[in-house]
Amino acid sequence: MSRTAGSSGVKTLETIKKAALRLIYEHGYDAMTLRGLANKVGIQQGSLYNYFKTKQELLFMLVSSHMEALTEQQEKALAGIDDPVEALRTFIRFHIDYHISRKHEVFVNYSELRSFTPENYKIIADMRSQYENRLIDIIIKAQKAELVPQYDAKVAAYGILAMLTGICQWFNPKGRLSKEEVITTYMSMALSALQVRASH
Amino acid sequence: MSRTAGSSGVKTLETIKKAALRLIYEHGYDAMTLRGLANKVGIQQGSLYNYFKTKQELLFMLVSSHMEALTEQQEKALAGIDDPVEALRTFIRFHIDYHISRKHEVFVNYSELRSFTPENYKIIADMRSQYENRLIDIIIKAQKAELVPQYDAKVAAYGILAMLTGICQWFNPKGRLSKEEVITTYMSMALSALQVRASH
Amino acid sequence: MSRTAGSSGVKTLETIKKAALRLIYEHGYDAMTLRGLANKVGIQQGSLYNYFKTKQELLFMLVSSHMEALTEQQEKALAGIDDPVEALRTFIRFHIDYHISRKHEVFVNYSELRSFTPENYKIIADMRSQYENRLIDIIIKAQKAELVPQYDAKVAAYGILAMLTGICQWFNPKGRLSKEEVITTYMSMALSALQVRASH
Amino acid sequence: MSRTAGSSGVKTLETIKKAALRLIYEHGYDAMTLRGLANKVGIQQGSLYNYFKTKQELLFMLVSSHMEALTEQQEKALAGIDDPVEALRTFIRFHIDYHISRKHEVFVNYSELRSFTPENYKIIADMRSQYENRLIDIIIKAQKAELVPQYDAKVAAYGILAMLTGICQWFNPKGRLSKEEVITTYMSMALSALQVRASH
DNA sequence: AATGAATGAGTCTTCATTCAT
DNA sequence: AATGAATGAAGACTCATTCAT
Repeated sequence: MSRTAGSSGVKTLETIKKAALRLIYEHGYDAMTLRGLANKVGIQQGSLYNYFKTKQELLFMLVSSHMEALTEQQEKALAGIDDPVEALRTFIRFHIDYHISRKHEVFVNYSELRSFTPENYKIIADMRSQYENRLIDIIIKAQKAELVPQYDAKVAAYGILAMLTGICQWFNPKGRLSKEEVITTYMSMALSALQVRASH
Repeated sequence: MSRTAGSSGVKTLETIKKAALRLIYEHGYDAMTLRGLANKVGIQQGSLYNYFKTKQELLFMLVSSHMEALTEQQEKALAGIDDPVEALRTFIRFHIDYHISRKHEVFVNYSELRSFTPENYKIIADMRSQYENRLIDIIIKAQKAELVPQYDAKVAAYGILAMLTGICQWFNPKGRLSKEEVITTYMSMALSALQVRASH
Repeated sequence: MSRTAGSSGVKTLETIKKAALRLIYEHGYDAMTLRGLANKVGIQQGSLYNYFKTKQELLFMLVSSHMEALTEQQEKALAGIDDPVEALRTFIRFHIDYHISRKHEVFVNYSELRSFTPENYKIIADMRSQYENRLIDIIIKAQKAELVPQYDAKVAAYGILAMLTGICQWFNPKGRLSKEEVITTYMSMALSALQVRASH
Repeated sequence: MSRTAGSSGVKTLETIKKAALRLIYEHGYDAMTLRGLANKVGIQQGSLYNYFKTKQELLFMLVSSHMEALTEQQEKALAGIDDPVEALRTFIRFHIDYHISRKHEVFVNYSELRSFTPENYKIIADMRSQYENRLIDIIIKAQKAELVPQYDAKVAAYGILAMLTGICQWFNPKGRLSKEEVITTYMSMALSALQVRASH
């Protein structure tokens, strides 16, 4: 990739982030080299350090900004929905949709936790818990309303999340199934798995 | 760890494999160093090369032998079972049980595909497909027997597999829930997700 | 050797080349270590890789740049000389002179062909052929003018070249014989060997 | 190459020597590995040490036994020849013949002097001097008999030796010229170079 | 005479990071 | 904001050599 002369810092930062996401997605954090990144961005290795202080900070930047966006969008999607089953439907649709559209971010997010500094790990893990807790809370609410049985809400939530997130690993937008078809199928599977009462 | 004097090659190989699995589990393939491995095993770095030719070959050895064992055990578990729902139950129980008991192998298996040589990748991917196809076949059989609805069998199988395999990421044998409790919960979730007819 | 602060890349490269020539001359390409080279140059081992990508490339750089200089100087020396015997005299004098003054380059050039990559080998071999062909052509011209007998020109040329180049192996500028004395002796031997007609 | 079961030590030693010569010829002493040698011989690396104590000793063994054979054959060839010109002719023919028939030995002999221990180097250098001195002596004798001019005998001898030995580098027994043709051509060149009086 | 597992030092090479310009 | 030359530590891998069996 050629260097965009006179590119502003902000633009370069965006290029770096996107390139880094792709490279980590392809090779993993450890196997991604800053030389390779600089190369892809079209600048010299040293110049990267105008944008982050260490490779670790770059990773943290990528993952935390993804987690922030994720949580924020989640808030927005669920805002004002009171009915637990409606909330469940919304969560499921949102989760699949969002994860399918950011393959790289999601992958990096899930597979590189190991690479974090303990401090950074804690921050990211907390952000993730916050996101997951939203689902757990919805399930508990549904249980209180006797719309689903009394299984362990946390364990059930983990099951649903694993199932939905797993889509990223095989879904191909140009493949046999459209995003909507996948959402329909998984919506049904997830609600069934949770044993949502038929009335809904 | 101290050196086991007079250890035979076979024994050393086993030690190496176990140590490697743990190290890859903890740090990832790239971040695992052969120095660290040799250290853990209690031999010199160079001695490792009596057991594999490259780090890549070590990885392949670990993953392929796990996949072989997995498929073999799967065969054994499902042998002679004709009823599709019975087969489903057996598969689910087997999958959870096996995966929960080999945390390290499973993790390495699922997270280091990226690190393979193209040729090795293909071999491993084929082995995995073979394993997954067993579940897909069972679902199709169940559909033919009208024991479950006519959704996309492959997509459904992927959903179930992701859900079940995800257990490895949080399950702790000394934690709040026993393995049997987890199996019970997930058995219920999985069968519900697949909408197995009530008669069973 | 201490590090030359602020040394520019070009200067460092020259230092590297000179040091490498000497080390290869002394120990051979294989036995020369990049650690040793870095040490002699006064930089870190890794810094060498700002100047070449592999040890092999370093060798190629040294040998090919020597061959280029050699051929260029040869052209210059022989330019405008028509008389074959005059050309012979010029070639002989030039060859001895040039080879005696670059002991290291010559040695590396002749003794490390084995160490080349097949591709690099071909390039270098071609350059050498080009140089040798100049002598063969002169001899053929002399034969056409009946100034020397009709022996095999190529074989004769090889004989002369071996004889002249061999000087490098024992000549010592501070020794018993001066460069001019050696040139005189070998000029006579070479012309006699070729049986150049007395009239000249 | 397969292992000859029950092979006697002597036979194995010969196999080792031959294989080593070839490997050093192809890759050089430094680049020849004992692993590669063991492989070619068809035994394990450790077994080599039943035949020599160090790699250096192996090299010395090869070169010194070649030098011994060379000198011995030289003695035999020149025995009883009084006439200096006849001796010259005999030496030249012998040298070319012997060197052409032992390409590998000669190459190793000439190109690996650098790799010797100082002590071993001295021994080998002395052996070589002894061989060369025979030629120098013949030339001096010829000068005393006024059969050749009064140039520097040593320098002349070095020139002749370089010329003759150089044949090894390009001669191909299956090539355009037969060994006898080469001998004829070089005989003429060498005698001319030395300016042997026409009367012979 | 041969094996195979081990050693320990060493090889080339790559990496994240720094800093004067 | 960018360069390019440098660092120093670490990486995978290889080597000659040893030795119990």
